[in-house]
Formats: sequence, structure tokens, C-alpha cells
Amino acid sequence: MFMAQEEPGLALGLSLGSGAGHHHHHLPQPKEAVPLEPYLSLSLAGAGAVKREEEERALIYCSDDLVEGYNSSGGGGSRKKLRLTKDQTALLEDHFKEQSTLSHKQKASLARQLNLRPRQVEVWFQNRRARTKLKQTEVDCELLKRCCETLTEENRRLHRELQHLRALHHHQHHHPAAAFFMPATATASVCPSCNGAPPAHATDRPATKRSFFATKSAAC
DNA sequence: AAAGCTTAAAAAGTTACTTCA
DNA sequence: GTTGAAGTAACTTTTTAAGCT
Repeated sequence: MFMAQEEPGLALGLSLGSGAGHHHHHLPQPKEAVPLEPYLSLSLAGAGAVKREEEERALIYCSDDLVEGYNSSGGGGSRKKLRLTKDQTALLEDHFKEQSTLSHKQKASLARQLNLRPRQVEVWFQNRRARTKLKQTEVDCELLKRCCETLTEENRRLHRELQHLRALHHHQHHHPAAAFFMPATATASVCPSCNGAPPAHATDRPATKRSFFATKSAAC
């Protein structure tokens, strides 16, 4: 289903009517109200050259945004992109650490603090969640790779041991007295990487996507 | 109770822009 | 100055979950 986005131009028209009230979850609700004041980036005391440059960038973006919008579909102008300042990102990160999703109230409050639109805060959180997930997937992937390497090596070792035992068996068959000198090489009975734990699939139903890595990391 | 519809929110996927080596 | 890769803000589409009829 297509969801209408919050267009800056549209927001200007709508923002006169409704305030940023709290809405009930999953009930039809009006478009989120957007503050009328210009969206300026954070300006903090003692800003250095780099910071001033960042702020200027955000300022240019924001004023354009108010005047003509930034959607690439509009008026031939290309979509402009804001780079959030370090302070803005830091505050967003702080909130993300506490909670990876936001209520309407939290979003509005954070947007006010940062002088951003609620939509920008929302997008930042969406992207941040995606980055977190991607990073976790990479970690999981690395874990599985290592697990695979360990098991491959173990498999090789067991094959060698099996060959050795077969050779011994053959030797004993032809020279029964040699059994007294059999070395104690037959040691492996449990996968060392699983540390004796019963395999997850022995008792569980097929793992869901979400639970798969949880069981995997416990075993390997 | 079950089925189908509607809605908002989140996830997934994509585009466009910036920065840096 | 140019180029390509990486990072990310902003966007679109798809999926999910909940409420209602």
C-alpha cells in the first residue's frame, strides 16, 4: 500500500490547523503537524570553523526546503541533502541507545530540540535501525563462517582417524597379537565446537529466522 | 469465531548526494 | 581536477500487526 509522505510544502499548509497532539496507535489520524518556524541546525557556543561550515550547509538546505521543497520530482531542482551536525547525531545516538523506536511525543520533542522536522528524526531512526541490523548480520555471518571452518577441520580430523582405525583393524585381523600395542587415538565422540551440547534441532522445531542465530551462537 | 478490509508503523529496498582517499 | 568507494539522508515499496465490520 502506498503511504503518502510528509511533503514540506504540504506541511506548511496543514500546520496551521492541528497541534502536535498525541494520537492513539493504529487509529486513523491526521497528517503529523509540522512546526512553522524554519528548521535551523543546532548553533552552539564556541563553534569552530568546521562546525560553522556544517551549520551553514544545514541552513542552506533548510531554507531551500521551506521555499521550494526538496523532492526531485518538483520543479526540476535536484534533491538536496542535509548532513546532520555532530551534535545532532550525538543526541540522536543517545536516544537510540535508550530506545530504537520513538513515540509521536518523543519524536516531536526530539525534533524540537534538534531544530529538525519530525519526519527527519523518523527517517534517521529508520536508517539507524537498518544500519544496526546490517551490522548484526555481518557479525552473524562472520560467526557462521568461523563455525563452518571449525566443523570442516573437525570433519577432516575424524576422516583421518577413521582411516587410521580401519588400518589398525585390518592389521589386527592379520596379526592378532598386535592388539596389545594399539595406541589410544580414538578420542573424538563429541563435536568440540558444540562442547557436548545437544544439537538445537534435536528437540526444537525448525528455527525461525529470528531464533536461528540465537541457537547458533549458543552452540558454536 | 473466522474472513476480509483498512490503517499506521516498521522493514526492506533504492536513489541521490557528500566526503574522502 | 577526476574517479570510485563508502556512508548516509531521503525516498518508495512491501510487510506486519492491530482494529473494525
